[in-house]
Amino acid sequence: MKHFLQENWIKMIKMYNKQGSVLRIETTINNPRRFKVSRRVTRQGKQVKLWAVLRKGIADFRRRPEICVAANRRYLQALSFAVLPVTAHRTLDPVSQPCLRKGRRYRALRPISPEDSQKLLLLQDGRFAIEGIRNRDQQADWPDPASNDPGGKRTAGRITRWLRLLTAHGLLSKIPHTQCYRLTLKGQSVITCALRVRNADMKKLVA
DNA sequence: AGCGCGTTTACACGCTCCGT
DNA sequence: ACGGAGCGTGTAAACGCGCT
Repeated sequence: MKHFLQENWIKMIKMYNKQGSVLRIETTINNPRRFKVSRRVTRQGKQVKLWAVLRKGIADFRRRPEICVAANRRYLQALSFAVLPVTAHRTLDPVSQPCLRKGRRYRALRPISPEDSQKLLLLQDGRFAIEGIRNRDQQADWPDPASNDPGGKRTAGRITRWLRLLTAHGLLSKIPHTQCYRLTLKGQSVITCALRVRNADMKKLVA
């Protein structure tokens, strides 16, 4: 299985041998420019340390395994939630209440409603383990695009509000100095539980 | 380094629901 | 019927990332 984020991808490989099977996760970076490295650069004649674009040569070679290992870890973490031991109501009840963050009120989530669960499931895509969740990466698959929206601004606004709502509930965390969000452990477990409850409901309906 | 434009924020407005 | 709370949406403006 392979998840693409533009030129970069994360790949899951299952290897078989006589003892059993081994799962290997692999991250491939073809376009390093999408990542950052902390290094000294010259700005207006002065040496300053900042998060600069990752270069293609060997200069930033040390940073590459760090990025790949972090991506692999996030991906494995997401996989591990497929067998959550806790009961669903313990996970879903807290986020099904409105919450307050920085003096602002945020509505309750409805993780098992068709509207919210569809949007939550978008976040489970393995490609977001590579470098996080961006507004623009959500737009193509967004289930509720605004009508008469030539620049896509209204849809982007809807997605922003959705991401902010999830951040307020602790399902996402914003990566500082970027327009990227990352799924938290709480977010992983809420999505997994929501999916499990929804599938159980579907089975009941079919039965 | 500068600039374009995507993203975020703040505000106003309308709709729905609920209690009185 | 009325008012308030809660929520979602559109829009303009500010912000700042990222492309050249």
